[in-house]
Amino acid sequence: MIKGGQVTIKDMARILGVAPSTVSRALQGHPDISAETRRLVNELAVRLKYQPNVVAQGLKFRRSNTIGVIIPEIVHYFFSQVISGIEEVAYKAGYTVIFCQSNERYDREVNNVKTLIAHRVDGILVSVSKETRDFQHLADILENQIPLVFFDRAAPGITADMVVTNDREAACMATLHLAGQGKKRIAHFAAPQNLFIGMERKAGYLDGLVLAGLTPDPALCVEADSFEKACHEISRMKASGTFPDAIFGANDLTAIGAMKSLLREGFRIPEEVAVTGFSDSRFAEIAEPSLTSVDQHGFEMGTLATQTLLKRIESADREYPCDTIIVKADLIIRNSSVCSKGVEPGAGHQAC
Amino acid sequence: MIKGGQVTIKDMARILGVAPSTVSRALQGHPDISAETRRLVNELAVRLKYQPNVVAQGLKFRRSNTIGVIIPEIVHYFFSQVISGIEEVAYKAGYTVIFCQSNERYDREVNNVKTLIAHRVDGILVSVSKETRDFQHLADILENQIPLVFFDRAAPGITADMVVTNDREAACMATLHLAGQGKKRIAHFAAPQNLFIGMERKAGYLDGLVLAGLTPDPALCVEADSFEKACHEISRMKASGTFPDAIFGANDLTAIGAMKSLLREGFRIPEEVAVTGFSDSRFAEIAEPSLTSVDQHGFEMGTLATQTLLKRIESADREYPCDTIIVKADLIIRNSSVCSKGVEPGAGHQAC
DNA sequence: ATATGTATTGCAAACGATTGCGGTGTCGAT
DNA sequence: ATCGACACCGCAATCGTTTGCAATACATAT
Repeated sequence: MIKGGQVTIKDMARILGVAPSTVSRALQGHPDISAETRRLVNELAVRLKYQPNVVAQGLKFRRSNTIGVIIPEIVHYFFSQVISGIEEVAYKAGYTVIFCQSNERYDREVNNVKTLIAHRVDGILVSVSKETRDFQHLADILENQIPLVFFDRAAPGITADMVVTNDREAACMATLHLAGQGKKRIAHFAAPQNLFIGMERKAGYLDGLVLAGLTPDPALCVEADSFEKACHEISRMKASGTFPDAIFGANDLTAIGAMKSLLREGFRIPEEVAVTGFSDSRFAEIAEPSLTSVDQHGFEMGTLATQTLLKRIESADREYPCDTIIVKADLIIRNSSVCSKGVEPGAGHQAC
Repeated sequence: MIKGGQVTIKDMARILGVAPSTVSRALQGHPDISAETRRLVNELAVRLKYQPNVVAQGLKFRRSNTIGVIIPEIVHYFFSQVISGIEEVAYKAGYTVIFCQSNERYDREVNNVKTLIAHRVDGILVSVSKETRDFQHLADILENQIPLVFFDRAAPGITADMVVTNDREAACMATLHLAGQGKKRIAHFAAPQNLFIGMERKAGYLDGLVLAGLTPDPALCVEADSFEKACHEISRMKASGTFPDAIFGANDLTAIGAMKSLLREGFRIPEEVAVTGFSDSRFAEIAEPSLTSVDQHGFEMGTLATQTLLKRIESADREYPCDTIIVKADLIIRNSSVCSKGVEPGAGHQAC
């Protein structure tokens, strides 16, 4: 009987009275092994439910068939979509994924990198945390010759493949859409400006205003990137007297917070104030009225990032220039921004 | 210079002209090694950014400090919360997590188990897929002496630790709450009845009706567990003439689909029809009106499941009886079920 | 009988880290 | 000079798997 735990090649060799190398070759169908021995080995293997120890194989071949993922927070619809895309591609290619969550914290991100290097993963996918200012740990990945691909949030100054959205363009589109509805006083509830996406979306917003022939009003562009902050901002704006006729939120939760407050204050959406969000979470369809928003295609971003990584892993010898893939975001127009009679409440992406 | 890839103890030994064993001991602060040598080794280690190869360590010690997770679909707020809880506890305990998604498919679940066993993970967390009828692959985990803990969805007939919700009680509570609002014709939009949670929630619903002194009406209990199906069901019920004055949805998306349709049909919520959901996703707060729902405490379920698993891993020698931990769900009352003037729109869990 | 070929299998080293045990060198004590 | 004590370090085996090379056995050809 086997001592405990998993069956090894050595166990099977002992049982059959042959050498471990014979068992190994038999399992691989090596022609040197006689048909009889092969049969014996294979039968025993299924009977004992032998599973090769990939840890040992990894040591031998200096590759683990494992990729690491560092993600800021998984409890975001967008990121969970990305992970799903990553897992899908990895699974089909025979890779397993080690999952780390930075919780938007720098120290954890540094530790996550260490862990993944210690595990000798074949490649790493990273979306940089909000807190990260120093990128040495990410440079270390490349110094260790480990392929690296950024998704959604890249690190400035680090040359690596990346898969990102055209945030700026998309933000511009959203702003132009609001202007196209005849809105003149378009506000922006922005994400923190130390974040790349925060800057990009604000820049796109300003682009849009200019293109629409509107003059930006600093009082209408405030930093507020959460449900609660948006609520607070609406109250403040109402008190201050300078009120917008449209709001472009840096993310969906912000936009929805704004809508909730607007409704409570008695405003009609979109007639009096139109609203759009960003990053098409399922929230957008569900909000009442349903929210016009930008679909970032998270799942696709995950699959593309992983394909890019695997490509680089599997051509580890050849060097080739880094790639930047832009996953174009789409503006999904719903009821929070257009007062068309044709659009039913609850309609949007999905028929109802 | 190092050949390529990561630095090893051998590399450092060669550079310093000592034996690998000396380097190993120096790094561990072994007293046999002179202070001078220790200093030399440690300095070189930081200079070269040495990271111990945990794959090799895993082989040596027959433990990988790695746990595996099999989850049906990560793009669910509940499951992403669970994962977050799992990662949190694992990270703090120095374990890394290998993440697999079954996509609710049996064959993938079987493969996921194989992968995790091949990786010699120290323990496995599983939430069984909807499709799974045969549980042999899960039994195999235990046969391989790998600790196993189920969360949310357990496999019948397999003796293992599990962390689950008190679905039935919670469903009963939700139903009683609706009855408490004076509702008499309470409908249930149920999950598939081959699912354990589907059965439990329906049973709880019936318990609630009985406790409230209401007689169940089969016409009011239908299978509908998605946004779209709920919309469809509302139309059908209206056409058929038998209309409820309250709806208990098997999950939040279903309840919200129902609400959207009700509003479109001109019903007032909760005055004419009250609604409750299940599994407190962020959707519940966001819906308009905000949705009364059952909070399943996903994050806590993740942390508890992982703690249970680690406990079993770290006492692998001693056998002790399996545990079933029930994470009690809470009914969070919001505006979709009570017409209190005191509750502001948008209020709920979080202040606004 | 000797040489050559072929089929089948085992030996041993390697991947990176760890550890029991043995070896070397230096010191003071006798 | 001899011995023991002690500090310090290296050898070699181990974890599970793979693979180049050597070894064995047998058959065939010369």
